Amino acid sequence: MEVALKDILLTKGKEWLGIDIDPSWIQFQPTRKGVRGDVTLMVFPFAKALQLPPAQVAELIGKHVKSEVSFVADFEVIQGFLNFVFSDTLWSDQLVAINQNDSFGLAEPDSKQMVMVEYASPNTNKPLHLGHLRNIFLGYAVAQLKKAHGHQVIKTQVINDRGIHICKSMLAWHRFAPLQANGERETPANSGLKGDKLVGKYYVEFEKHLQLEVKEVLARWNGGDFSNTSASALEKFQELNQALVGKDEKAQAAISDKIKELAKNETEILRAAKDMLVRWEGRDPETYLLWSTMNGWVYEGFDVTYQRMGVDFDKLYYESDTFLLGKDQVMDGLARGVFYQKPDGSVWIDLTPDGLDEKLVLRSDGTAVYMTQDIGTAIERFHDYPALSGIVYTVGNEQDYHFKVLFLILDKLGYSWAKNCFHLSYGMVDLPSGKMKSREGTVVDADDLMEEVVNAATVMTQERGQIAELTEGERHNLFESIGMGGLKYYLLKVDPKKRMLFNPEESIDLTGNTGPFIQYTHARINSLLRKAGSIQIDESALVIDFGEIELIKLLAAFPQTIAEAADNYSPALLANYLYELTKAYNSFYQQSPILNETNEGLRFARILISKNVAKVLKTGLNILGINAPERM
RNA sequence: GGCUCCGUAGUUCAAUGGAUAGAACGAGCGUUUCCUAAACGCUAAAUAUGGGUUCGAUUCCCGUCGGAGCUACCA
Repeated sequence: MEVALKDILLTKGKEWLGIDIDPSWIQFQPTRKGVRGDVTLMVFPFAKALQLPPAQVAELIGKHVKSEVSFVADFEVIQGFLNFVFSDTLWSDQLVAINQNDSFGLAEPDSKQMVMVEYASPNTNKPLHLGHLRNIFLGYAVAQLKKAHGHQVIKTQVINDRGIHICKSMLAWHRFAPLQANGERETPANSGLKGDKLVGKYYVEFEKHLQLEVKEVLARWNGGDFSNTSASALEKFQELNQALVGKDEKAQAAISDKIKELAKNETEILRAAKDMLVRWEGRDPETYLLWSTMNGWVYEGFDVTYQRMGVDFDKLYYESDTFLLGKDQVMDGLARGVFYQKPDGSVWIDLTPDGLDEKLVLRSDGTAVYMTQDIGTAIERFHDYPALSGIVYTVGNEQDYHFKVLFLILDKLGYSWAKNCFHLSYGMVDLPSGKMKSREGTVVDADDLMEEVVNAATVMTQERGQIAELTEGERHNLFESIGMGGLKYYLLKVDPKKRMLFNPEESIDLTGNTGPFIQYTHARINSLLRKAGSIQIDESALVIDFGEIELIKLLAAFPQTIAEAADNYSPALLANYLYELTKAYNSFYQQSPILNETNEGLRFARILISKNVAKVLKTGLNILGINAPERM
């Protein structure tokens, strides 16, 4: 409609107004709620060019458009806004078209470029927590949005299965897991503990011992005992100790942290973990076996968590497979002068000309860092999928700098696709008590949280749900759908870029702006449609009024909403649209009889609207990864 | 210190240069002989602050104040 209006303004504008029309003047927007009209034209740019009052220009354009465009039934001028009122038949035709389109809102599959969406990058030393939930639900929904928008999508995760963190868990397990009677140490099989939880337990164990040793080292240093301390650490310690003098409290705290960091590196246990990493990179068989065994436990644990979350992946990348390629690339880049080497053997890139810092890409002992493996992983992906146009990295915003650097390095290495890599940066999830900190034990575990929301949904549904006709299995699925739907919606309705607060009590709410509220409306419409049975609807006899038009307008905005949400990587836009549609429908439902309406044409229109609201809600919820139960 | 992001009702979120800044929760008052009340209606309540650009600024620019993140041979 807007396109048609734009065309006529461009072709006839000069004749009506006497001046050439610049296309940029033509700005449409949906007419404000509560004001008569369907589409609004801004007349300010025209008024400015014509040197006439906006109202006068609007009147002029409105008159001409009304007489020349068949679907414009009327127009109204309010201040500088020209509101066009479309004919009722246009809206009933829209409704019929929406109704006949089973994949309404969805673009032609695979009609757009192939993109890869990475949305989980767990470390294999700890279980998943609330932050991962936001990450994974967000990435999954973006992947679904891209698909709905016509892209071919590869869902992937990169598993940080190598590195010092996993060596810490390995070392702690090897040292501290008690030997059982049969000679085994604790395993998921013999203890019944979920694999990722077990490995996480030993990571915590490592950190505990590390802290103890750090205290010992510090006590020794402060007592003047520097045996077992490297010369460079001693030098730095003395330097930092000097720096403490005369500083304010804040600066002193920062320096103390640095000293602590220094002491960490001088502990036996951390040295042992580092040795283990070197042995691992040297493929020491015993270390390798321990590593693959413990990672295996973690994967089994993650699988259980992912399954409950309702997410899956098309392709997995393990950093243990890609870090060598990353190292090769670094050596190659070094030869080509992209990187440079320091006397100690470490390799760096100087990004100061680009306004960034110098960045390490390979340690002096030759082992890979995060950046090294990310370079390798990216290249591997484009190698695996030649048709791939770009990668979306769903990673928290504390890594904004890392990705800026990564994309710049890839560009400097000569990969043209580097500019199509996008860091989907999301904000941290805070708790009412503040930031989640593993050290303070305020981390919200993903499995525990999911269990909790499903339990809450179970209680509420048993209390108010219409579930008498459901079997035991169906009930179980329903509770799961409602609990998980609430949790997903809660995390997805907020703009991804923004830091958000997670309130445990609100997350299990079923009323207000929540997932179950939308699910409920969908279920209620389904109940209505079941009662409607096989009423034959005569699509040529629809009667519509103001309330119906409002809803048809909202329905018609669905494809546009998907496009915008996909282009902006923002499931929140879709979530907010679904909420708005739900609100509008509930209000309509409350004041308008549907099956009981006596005017047949009106009844037909209302049933059709109900049916298509349900259709859009279901499609939309599914894109967000949320189930839409038929009854609840 | 440098760089980046963020300040909207009591609280959590909307509004991507447009009209009277929307919701939800919480508070108060209402709505079930009728299609699922997990619903609906009504009331009170907000753009941190000072400038600038614009016909028009929550939105863009600059300053101030407040908050967060990054600035690791951790990942």
